[in-house]
Order: sequence, then C-alpha cells, then structure tokens
Amino acid sequence: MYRTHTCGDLRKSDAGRQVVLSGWVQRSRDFGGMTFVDLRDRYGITQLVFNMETDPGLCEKARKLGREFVIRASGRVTERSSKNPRILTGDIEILVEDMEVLNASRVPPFTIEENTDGGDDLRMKYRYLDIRRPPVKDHLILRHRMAQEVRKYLDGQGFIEIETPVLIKSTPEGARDFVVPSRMNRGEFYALPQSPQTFKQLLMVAGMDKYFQIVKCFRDEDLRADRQPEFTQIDCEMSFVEREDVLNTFEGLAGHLFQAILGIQVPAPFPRLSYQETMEKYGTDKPDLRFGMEIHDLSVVARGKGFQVIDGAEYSGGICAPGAAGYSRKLLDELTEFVKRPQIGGRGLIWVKFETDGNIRSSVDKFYTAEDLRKWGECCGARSGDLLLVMSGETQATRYALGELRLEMGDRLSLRDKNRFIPLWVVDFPLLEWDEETGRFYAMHHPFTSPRLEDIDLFESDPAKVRANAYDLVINGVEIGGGSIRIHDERLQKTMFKNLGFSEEAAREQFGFLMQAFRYGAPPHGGIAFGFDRWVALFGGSESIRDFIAFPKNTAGRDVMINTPAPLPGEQLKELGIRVIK
RNA sequence: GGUGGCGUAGUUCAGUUGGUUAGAAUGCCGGCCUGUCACGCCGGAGGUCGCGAGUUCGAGUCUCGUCGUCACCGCCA
Repeated sequence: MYRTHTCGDLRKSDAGRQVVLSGWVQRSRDFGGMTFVDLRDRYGITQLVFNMETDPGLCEKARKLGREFVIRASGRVTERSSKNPRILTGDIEILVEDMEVLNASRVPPFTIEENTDGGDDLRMKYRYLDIRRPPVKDHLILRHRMAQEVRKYLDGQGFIEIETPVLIKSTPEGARDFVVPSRMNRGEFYALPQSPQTFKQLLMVAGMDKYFQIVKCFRDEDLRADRQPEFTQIDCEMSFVEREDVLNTFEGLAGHLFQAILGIQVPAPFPRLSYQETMEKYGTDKPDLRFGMEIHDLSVVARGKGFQVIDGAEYSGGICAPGAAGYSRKLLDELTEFVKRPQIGGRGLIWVKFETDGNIRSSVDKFYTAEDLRKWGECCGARSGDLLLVMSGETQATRYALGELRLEMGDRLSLRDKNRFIPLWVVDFPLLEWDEETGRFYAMHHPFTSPRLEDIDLFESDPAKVRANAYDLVINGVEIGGGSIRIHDERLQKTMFKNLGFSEEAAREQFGFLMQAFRYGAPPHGGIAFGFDRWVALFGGSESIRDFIAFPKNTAGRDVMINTPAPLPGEQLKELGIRVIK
C-alpha cells in the first residue's frame, strides 16, 4: 500500500495512528542527530522525523534524500512538541519507522515553492514541475470548480451538454482557421472550429431547446496575455427567447458563480449600457465600472478661445481625476508621456488643477481664463482638489486615448480593487463594421446576428447605423462573453449575406447547410459564449490566462515543453499530398 | 506585419564613462550540528556574458544583424 492518508489529512486527533504516506520531498532539514523531511502532495505538507538514536540506518537514508524525490514512509502520528501554525498539519509529525525511495529526482531547475525563482520560459519548459507549485495547482483547481458549477447551474436550468465536431469546415469570415489535411480526401482540408456557432444553431433547429458545452475553440491569430490559439468557451444557445430572456438566464449563471466560488452576492439585474454610451463615457466597449471618472465632452465649451489644438480638433474631452490636483510636474510629464506612446496615440495632454485653496492652474493659462476653466470643471463634475485631464483630436481616437488614460489614473489612484467585481451588459453593438482596406462591411459579431428589427430599414439608407441584437458581458473591464439573438429567417439571412458582400453562390457554398436547415422550421433563438479561461483568470485575480491553463502556449503559439509546432517528415507529407513551399 | 523591454553561474539578478582576475543572493556538493519548519555555522565547485559580425589598442558594456522570450499596436466575426 502506498498510502493510508494524504499529506494534508492528519491532525492532532490522529495522534497515535499508524500511517503510510507517499509524496515528494519538499525540503529536508538535517541536524546530524535528527532529520526533518517535509513531504508534499496535492493536498498538503506533512513533516516526517528521523532520529539517529531510534534508527541510525534509516536516519542516514533520510539524510541522503534530495528535493523532489518520491518516497513512501510509514510510521506513527505524534503531536509535535513545537508546532507550526502555518500549515494545516502543523500540530503533528510522523515518527518514521520505514521509508522507501520510490523514485529519485534530478535537482529541479527552479524551486518548487509558493514563490518560485524560475522565470516564465523555464516554468513553461518544465510545466509539470511548475504545476506542483501551490499557486499554479490552485488555479487549476479553481478552474475545475468553476467548470463544475457551470455544469451544475446550467443542468439545473434544463440545458443539455452536447458535443459538436472538432473537424469542421473552414470559413472565410472572421479569424484565421487552423486547418487539418485529410489523408482520405487528398487536397482537401478540415478546419478546427473558431466556435461551435453553426452547430449550436442547428441544434436549435433540431429542437434541443437549451444547449451548452464547455468546449475548445481555435483561432490562428496573434496572441496576448489573455489570448491563446486554443481556448475554452462556455458555449450556450436557447430557443424561443428574446434578448432579455438570454440576459436574465446568464445573469443567473454569473450570479451563481460569484456566489459559489467567491461567496459574493452581486445585485441583479446588471447595468445595461449601449455601445454608443460606453464609447462616449469610457472610450471602450468593455468599461471598468469599479470607478467613475467618466469621459466628458468638452468640444463645445472649450472652443473659440484661440487655442488651435482645441479649435482645430473634431473632438475634445476630459476626465476628472479625484484628489489629484497635487500632482507634480514630474507626474504630469509621466502622464503626457503615457498618452503619447504609440499604442495610445495621443498628441499631448492638457491639465487643469482645481487646487484646494480655490486657485485654478493649468497648462493652457495663456488661452483660458479661470472662468473658462471653471466651466470645463463644471462639465466634468470637478471639485476642489481634483485634476482635469483633457485631450483633443479625432473623435474615436481621442475617446480611446482618454479611456486608456482613465484606466491608468484608476491604477495610479488605486481605484481598481481586485476584490470588487462590477459586471454589466454592453448592448446594441453596430451590426456591421466598415473595413477601409477591403472597402466592404463585415459583421461585427458574426453573420448570423440579428439586427434590431426597428433598424431594418436602415439597411438601405445607412447600413453602418443598423444596431445588432447583440450583447457582451463585461466585468471589471474584461470582456467575459458575448452573444446575440440570431437570424432564424432564411430571407433575412440572405439580406445579411448580401450586405456582407457574399454572392448567393458563396453563401450557399459556405453556409448552405444552415440556410437549408432554416427552411425546415427554425425556432427564434439566441445565445452567448463565455471566455472560460478569462473568467477563471478574473476570479483568480490575474490578467493573464496562461497560469489558468495546464499546458499553455507562448506568445508565438509555441509549446516549448513538447516543442511544437514542428516540421513533418517527408513521408507523412507525401501521404497527405502536401508540399511545403519556402 | 509593427513598436518596445529583457537575454550574464543551475536559478533570480547586479555589473560605473568601453579598461586588468565578471560579482551577490539562492540553489548544488562536502563538513559540523537532536526540535527545525526560508534551520544555523564552516568550506567548495559552478560562466562560450544567447549567437554572429562590426567599431576599438581593448567590448558583458557601443553599432548592426540574428535567435529566444515577454508586453503592447495591428489582428482576434
């Protein structure tokens, strides 16, 4: 027998018991006459004691143990004379009577501890060692618990978990596909799904009514801290629903997860912001509502005083940083540098200090009187002691830059508390997005998203103005999920394809199966998909999803542990009928 | 596709204006130690300064290229 208990089990009440434990040697402390060994497994750490007086041979053996050796030890549980309150098993130790090395270990390349000394690339190369560390292990356990709660909740709501194929068909819209060659159909390729979108709609046509799946999705696009080439979605679809039905159902899911995982009660319904409104107030479609500091339009109030930067700009806007009027020249310069970074794209930054003694000082005193600036302050809700930060330029770009500045100020003023969660729905996205390069419209969400029916006439006059019946769930500035009410009508779907520049043939070629299905009584339906990795990372207090995935890929899409992607042997290529060009 | 950061001992990092023998901590190895739990003390080993060119009397340090890695922009329906 390898073990009677785990390394996290034993307590004071177990004193006197004869036990067998197996695990890894975390560390040993050798005193010559006696040796302590910390034995670790997934459940905890238990101290083993070896004594030279009791059994010199065994004690010598224990002194030779190295880090990460796998051993089995049997002995008697005893209460410690000096306890360790920092671990759960700290009241007891095992007086070892027999010990066996099950497997020796080379010295690991980094320390397997709460805070490792290993860098990212090493940790990835030896991921199986990294996962032994409590933080990574706990992230994976958190992920497991969330997945179980999702299943529990959705099952309780009558959702059926159904698997959809992984070898599917490449589609031209959207992200690049990963493709898989077919040996039996030479010259033809499968694609891995970017999401099970069309299949879940077909399941609605099939009458399954409520579907969900925790499923891998694949997108061959450049990566980020919160993007992996393969990632996991909680994919859901429902029949006979309107937007509010979907939002209510999944507010329920979110509320359940907050409660079950974090023990937090989140008030429902979540706030709903239109895309238009969030772009105006926060400069982004995924606002962080943990703090105010909204963007205010100063275009009108600031114009006409001879300051070319503002007078010549399409748009001027400002944010009011509470209590920051004391910012030094150096800090203001830092902020100016921040907005001028190419990623932010600002040309410069105007500041106005509403000092606590009532004075108003600004970087544009030459052009504006105190009275002028007081009006700016009124527009932005500035109070005594606040700092107003103003930028000018093209509307969209300036709002974006102000949005980024807002987040920066939120960080600097410690307004983004990791332990607070403010979810909201962003609704009424534009249905279509104009692409300058190709000179045509693309679906902002996907081509099956229903327009808001009252906007349908705009298809003819001003397609860019058509609003989608789509929604995103945003928590603390992170896009956690999104979905829409779908088109279930063949004719409307055709109109949509037409506006996207699909020829009738192309549409039939790509999505004919869906159009065909719609002819056989497609119910009104809609759904949503959540970025599971992001949601877990958010609950785990991290911006990077990498440490919530057991075996993630690096920013170049490589797995440095198994070293892939890799070339294929010529034989294999030949069998697939593929020649690699350089 | 683009911008930027980083690359020095097993690991994490320091390394001045370009200057003689490249340091620290930790880990590792050896010794001592009977109540530690980041044990302590003593000693030791350990380096192609990512790689390749160039500038220079002289390059870890400067320049260019290249590779790796991270962050961001584009991209991600």
